[in-house]
Amino acid sequence: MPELPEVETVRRGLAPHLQGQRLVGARVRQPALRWPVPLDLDARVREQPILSLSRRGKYLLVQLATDWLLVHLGMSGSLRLTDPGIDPGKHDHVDLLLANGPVLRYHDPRRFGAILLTPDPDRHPLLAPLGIEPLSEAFRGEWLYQASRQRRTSIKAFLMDAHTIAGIGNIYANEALFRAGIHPSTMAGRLSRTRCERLAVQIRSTLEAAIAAGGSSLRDFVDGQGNPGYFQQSYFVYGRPGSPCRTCGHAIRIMRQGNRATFYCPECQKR
DNA sequence: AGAACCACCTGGCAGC
DNA sequence: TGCTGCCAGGTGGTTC
Repeated sequence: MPELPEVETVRRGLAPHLQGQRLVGARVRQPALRWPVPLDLDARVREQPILSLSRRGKYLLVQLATDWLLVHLGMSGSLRLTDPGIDPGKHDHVDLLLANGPVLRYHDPRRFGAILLTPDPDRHPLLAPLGIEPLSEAFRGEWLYQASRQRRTSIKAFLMDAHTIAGIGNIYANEALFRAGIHPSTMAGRLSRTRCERLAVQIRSTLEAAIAAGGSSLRDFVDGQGNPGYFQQSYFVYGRPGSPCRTCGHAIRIMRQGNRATFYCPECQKR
C-alpha cells in the first residue's frame, strides 16, 4: 500500500487535525510490529503537544516537544482518526489519544510497519542512511545521472533502493520507468544524461499525480480520514500483465527482479 | 558491488 | 465448502 504518495496523502490529511493538538496518552494492544513498540510509549507521549507532521521517504514524522514519533506503514499499515467510542478491530494495534477527543488509530494486519520514538530523527539509524527526496529541488536529471555512474545494478533496483532515493516502491518504480520509456533491466550506469533527465521528470510527475489523486487504493488503502485513493485507475503497467499497453496496445509483460514483480511494455520501454 | 534469498505476518484469491 | 499454495505496497540482514 504505502509508498511515498500514500504516506504524503496521510500526512496531508492528518496535519490540519493534529497540528496544535496535544496527546494525552497511548494504548498499545499489540507491540510486536517490525520492531517492538516502545514499552514507555504511553508515558513519553503523555501531555506532549504535536508541533508538526513531516515525512522522510516512507516514514511519517510527528514532532512532539521532547521526542519525535516515527511511523512506518510497512506493507499493510494505515493510520486514521476515529472516535474513541468505536471499538478497535483485530488489527488496530496502537491508539494515540488526543486531548480534544479523537484517537489516531494504527491498523496493520501484517505488522511490517513500525512506531518508534527518537529525540533526534536526523541521527536515527533508520532515517540517517536514507537517500535523496525525489520531490526535493535537488532531485534533477543531473543528480540522477551523477548518482548512477558506475552503478551496474538495474535501473529499477536502483530506483527502489531507499538509501539512494527515498520513497519509491514497486508501484511507482514500474510506473515511472514506463512513462520515461526505459526498460526496467537497463543498467543504471548506462543511462544517458537525456534519459536521466526524462526519468527524473517522470518520477516527479508520477509521484505528484498520485498525491493529487489521493494515493493508490490497493486493497484497502485509506487516507487519514478513511478515504480511498484513485491513482490505481491511472496505472499504465503495474498489475496489468497480459493487458494491452495504453499507449501502443502490445501486451504488458511481467518478470521477476529479485523477488519483486516487474511490469513493462516491451514496445514502449527500451534498454 | 550486486543478486538472490530469507525473515517478519496476515489475508485474499485461484485452483482443485 | 474447504483445503493448499501463491501472491502482495517494505526493508534490514545474510550469503554467495
